[in-house]
Amino acid sequence: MSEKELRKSMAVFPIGTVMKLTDLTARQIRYYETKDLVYPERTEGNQRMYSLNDVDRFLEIKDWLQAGYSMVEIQEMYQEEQTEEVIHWENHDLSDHDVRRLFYDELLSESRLGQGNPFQR
DNA sequence: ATTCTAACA
DNA sequence: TGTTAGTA
Repeated sequence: MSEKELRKSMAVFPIGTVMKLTDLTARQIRYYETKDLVYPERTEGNQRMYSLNDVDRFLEIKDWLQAGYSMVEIQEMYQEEQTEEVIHWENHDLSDHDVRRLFYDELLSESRLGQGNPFQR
């Protein structure tokens, strides 16, 4: 991972700052966390700390919501992302060639599903 | 002053 | 989702 990406994933702002940056209420910000849309870190005092990537994600969520998607649909979009990451980690010991093949198979099964994808509304 | 969890006239 | 109570 590049240094830029690392910085973007550093948890540095408290919920109050995220509220100002996203125009979301603290309630919504915490609610989306229960939907596994973000995983903020916690300080010793149990206070949530968000990263630049988290802020971006909240803004994205707002866009999907305004576009008419439901919470569950949005939840599923990111759920697939997470699944890919998990596969990536679990196969950390596999060769680059094997990983590429796994992704290729993934893409194939997706195109077979064709129209049924949540991104085409 | 801020944030957190839990709960609901 | 809002809001409020009692904390840390």
